[in-house]
Amino acid sequence: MGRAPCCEKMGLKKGPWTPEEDQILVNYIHLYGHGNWRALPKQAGLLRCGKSCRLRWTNYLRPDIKRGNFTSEEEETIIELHERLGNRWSAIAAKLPGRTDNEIKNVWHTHLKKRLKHNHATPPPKRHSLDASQVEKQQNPINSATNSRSESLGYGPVLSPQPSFSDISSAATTTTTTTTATMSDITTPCIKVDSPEDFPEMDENFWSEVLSSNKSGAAGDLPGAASGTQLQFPFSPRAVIGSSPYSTYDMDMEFWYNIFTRSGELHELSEI
DNA sequence: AATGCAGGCAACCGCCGCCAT
DNA sequence: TATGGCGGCGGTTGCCTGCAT
Repeated sequence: MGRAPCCEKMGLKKGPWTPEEDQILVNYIHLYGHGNWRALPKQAGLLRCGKSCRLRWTNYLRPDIKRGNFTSEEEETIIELHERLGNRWSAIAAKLPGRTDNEIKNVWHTHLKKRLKHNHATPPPKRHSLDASQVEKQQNPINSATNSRSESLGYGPVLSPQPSFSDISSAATTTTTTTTATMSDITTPCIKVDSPEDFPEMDENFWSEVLSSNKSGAAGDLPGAASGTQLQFPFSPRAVIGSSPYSTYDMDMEFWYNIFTRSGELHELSEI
């Protein structure tokens, strides 16, 4: 019968994703979800096929992704599960919260396979065996190791040390002005900063405190900013806290600057 | 300092299974 | 029941980076 191609080949971009494309995809999914991957890129304004978007989201941008090196416990779990399940990477990934099948597959091929091969030459190490419930419960601390690749992709160095919300508030008071978003002619009020360098750094504390000052989530007053100034979040801060890709993902000032100054575009998107 | 090489990893490709029609 | 669309999965590729020479 002949299978239809997964996507239109004409004019669709391939290869590494840019920070701008990531922003568009993340923002769109936070606003509208991903009910239909095929239709998503067109609606979001991305020149990518749906499959590529899905892969980028599930393997890299999803909020619950755990970045960083695998712990020895995780590696042992993978080896154990691989013995039982074979190359069923998605099944193995399901037992390792925050890890993707692609990541596990890569780790297997680059590290574990070699290690096992080496170990077979010498007496095999005693491995603890985990039953399903133990595996399910396994929760490894987020490894905050810097992802050097992300830096090369333009996300910049990890933000550290990071100031408290109050630091940011005062920074916002002094460096921001109340204005109308400028990227397109929209009327959503938002914080404007003149350059990425002026944009205050923020950490998880920042979002927590924003949330506590505004439970509604979609937009919030920024304490310390000029009276009446409203910060239009690109997406719900609730989605950002804790498990955000950006808490472990190496975002720099420019990234956040772009996110915030794009809020105008998102306002328009919401009217699609 | 320049070049070559190997390893790591993000992304692509093609197949499969499920589901709606 | 047959067909086609879609999402998911596993295998593979090729680019990028770091290290050795």
